[in-house]
Amino acid sequence: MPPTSKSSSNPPAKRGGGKGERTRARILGSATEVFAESGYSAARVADIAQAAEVAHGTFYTYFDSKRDVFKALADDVVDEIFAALKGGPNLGSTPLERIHNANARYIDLYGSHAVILALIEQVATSDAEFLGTRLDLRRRFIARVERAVKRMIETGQATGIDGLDPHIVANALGGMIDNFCYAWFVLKEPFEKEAALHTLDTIWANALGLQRPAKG
Amino acid sequence: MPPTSKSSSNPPAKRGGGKGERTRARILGSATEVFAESGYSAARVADIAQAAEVAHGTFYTYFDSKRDVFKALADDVVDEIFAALKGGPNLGSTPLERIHNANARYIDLYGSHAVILALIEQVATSDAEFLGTRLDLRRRFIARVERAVKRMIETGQATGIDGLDPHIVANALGGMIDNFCYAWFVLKEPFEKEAALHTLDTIWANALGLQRPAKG
Amino acid sequence: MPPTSKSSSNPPAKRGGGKGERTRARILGSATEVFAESGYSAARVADIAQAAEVAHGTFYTYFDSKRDVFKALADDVVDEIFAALKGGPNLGSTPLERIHNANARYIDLYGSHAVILALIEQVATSDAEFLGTRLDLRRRFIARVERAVKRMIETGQATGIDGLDPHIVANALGGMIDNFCYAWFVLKEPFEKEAALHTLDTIWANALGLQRPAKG
Amino acid sequence: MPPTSKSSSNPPAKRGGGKGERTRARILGSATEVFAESGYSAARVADIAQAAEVAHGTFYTYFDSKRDVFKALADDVVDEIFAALKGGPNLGSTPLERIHNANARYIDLYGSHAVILALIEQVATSDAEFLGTRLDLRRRFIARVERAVKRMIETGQATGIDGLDPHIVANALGGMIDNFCYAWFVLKEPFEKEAALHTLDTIWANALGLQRPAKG
DNA sequence: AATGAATGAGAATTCATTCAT
DNA sequence: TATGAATGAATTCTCATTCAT
Repeated sequence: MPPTSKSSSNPPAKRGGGKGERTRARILGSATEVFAESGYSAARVADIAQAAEVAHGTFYTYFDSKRDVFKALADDVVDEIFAALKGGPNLGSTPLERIHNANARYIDLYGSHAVILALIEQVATSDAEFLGTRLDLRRRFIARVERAVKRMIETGQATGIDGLDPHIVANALGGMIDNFCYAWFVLKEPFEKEAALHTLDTIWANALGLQRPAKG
Repeated sequence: MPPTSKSSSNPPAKRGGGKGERTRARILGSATEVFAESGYSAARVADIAQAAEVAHGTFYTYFDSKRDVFKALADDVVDEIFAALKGGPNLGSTPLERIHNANARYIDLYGSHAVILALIEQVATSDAEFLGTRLDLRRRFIARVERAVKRMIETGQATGIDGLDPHIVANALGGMIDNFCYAWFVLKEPFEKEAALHTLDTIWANALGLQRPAKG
Repeated sequence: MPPTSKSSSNPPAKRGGGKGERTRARILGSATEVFAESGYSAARVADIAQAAEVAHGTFYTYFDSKRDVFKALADDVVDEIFAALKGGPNLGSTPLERIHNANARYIDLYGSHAVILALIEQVATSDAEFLGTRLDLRRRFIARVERAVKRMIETGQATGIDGLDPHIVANALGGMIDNFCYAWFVLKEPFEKEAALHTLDTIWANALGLQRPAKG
Repeated sequence: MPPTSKSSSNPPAKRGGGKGERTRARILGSATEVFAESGYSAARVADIAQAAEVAHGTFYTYFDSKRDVFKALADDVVDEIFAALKGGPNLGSTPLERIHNANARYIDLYGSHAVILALIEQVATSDAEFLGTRLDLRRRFIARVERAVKRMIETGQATGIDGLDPHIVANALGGMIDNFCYAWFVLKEPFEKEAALHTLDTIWANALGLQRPAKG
């Protein structure tokens, strides 16, 4: 996970171990906390600065506005997720293994970025750019699922969804994972990881009509 | 718990067909539009009043605050959804028919209230009461799904999820419908109703391992 | 002098004898005072509001910004001056009388608007629109002088400036009046009106080489 | 009164060709540019420093404040102009020649310092000291003109302004030159030097009623 | 001396809410 | 009840100046 972030428009130092860079990082951290605590709209720049233990004005040494810190935060998360979604096919010798790995990866990814993901959702309501981000995020994920579903149909591995539109199937099954993560990590519904994963895997397998290899 | 909107604390007329009631309704309508357009935080009372073609001050003749109109709007939706969720079991002679009817009902319900539902989500971020509302809404829906799943297991209709926790299954399958509706009605992803419903029904049936009655 | 002013972009009332209009007028008056006292940059909206005895926020009910009040003020003055400059030729049976009347008019006009004129000058330094205003004001005045000078040359009334460019002559003589007014009304150099006018008239007459009619 | 800049209160080097002195000069130069570009109030110390290619903080190694650089700049100009105005009588064997030389000198002086002169004007609006400077500048110039006018009246060289107050005449004719320079160098109205000078000389001569020596 | 990060005192602006008519 | 002017608290953002290194 590289500490990328490329949106801050007000960089006093050229990144590195300098004092400025540490302050910037502290502000980013505080911003995440404050946004998580109060939501985007209710968060005040003054609070972020205070949480970062810098003067109010110092915030503006590093970021142009509240939106700008948020964009920095969001860009980092989006980059990382896109990178993960672009990564090669999921490993595994059976379709079920590959589904399991994909679900596990998505859950981990979501879990690490749940706060920012939920915030992007929120902000998207009144900011066209983030609405785009939000849609993009979903579409790329669904597209990946859709490709996998098509492949499984073509190779005869999925036999339960003949005649269904893979795009709709992908939206349903992808959305299932997404929503589950949302409930789990954003709404904080308590789930036990092993059981949750196993359940989701099974539902996928059943839904697609996977040819169950003699397993255990 | 009165069945309809209970939050407006400033009722100038005693409800009915009076002029006051019509004005109040107009403000509620404009509020929905303005909230939908700008999001809750960015929406301005002045805009709502203007859209309702009343003076800025008149807004406060009917509602105590911006939050108050929103609560009136949300309460109506929440009441209606709760009523629907409390309603008797879904009709249908086969499990698949009952699932189909439940899904169709949920989709219709979501579709009619998508705007407010999305707004409740937003507001929940910084308002404890609406956070409660939001959780309640999900939990009641999931609980209903959970009851149905349990019943199908107990009656031997669902054979594919032996050993899985019905609570997790319900969260997954219920969340699938919820997320699909979200993509469809909030994010405006275009889906064709017949195909979508049929796909969702099939995935449920497959996932649960429904004993397919010889159908058509 | 009509109380025109057309730039305020935030009009709560449609002008008239209403309360709003009176408040607006009071703010315009206070703005003039505060600008005169502190200069444009140093003037604070809070001071203008306080001087007008309204709440700080009330200022924004009538004007969008500090610049906006200033524009309202400037536009009024500019309109009036343009109207005066567009007015028919100066009356008088002899060239000297006409010059005298023109000078007297200009002095009166400048005197009534000295504060705003000086402010426009100031603001022009860092605001392109007002720089345009300022140039326009000068050019229209000079153009008028230039036409008069040309006419006097053509009719043989001015015999002292043969071979000179009337445009330069107009800039010099027009500028002389302008600068005199500036010293008088802005820098507050004390001059006695009769003497000043007579001196300026005489210099014009001499400079142009007016055929002195046997006068007194 | 030391002959050169006396205001910088923060001299790191003892003036001379040292590095410090060169840096100081660079800052003064950048300050002129930035002030000219944006006006005094809108000019930012950060911009001046950047234009001088020094760190923001370095500015304060050489000057105490934004006002302080400006004062250094203004003092240099004021000193030079005062020196010129104090200089001996203008050379020339005829009054017209002397007027011509005086006008030419003033125009050159104004031309070289137009930027700072215009800025002093601006700053005078909200700074008592510079208001004094501004008045002083004008009064000294007018006083010199007044002395010349009186001399020409007394020696019978000026016959056109009998009975007029030489103080008013000086304000008018001196102001004419001043305003012309203002239009030319500050407002950037394009004038051709030869023609402009000749026109101004002629107007002076005519206005004063100079006895035209048989010329050329 | 030089650097540039940090400071914090303003100043502008917004907008929910109140209130006199 | 309806109106819309008035209020002022809350927030953002700016930038001259200071200061540790």
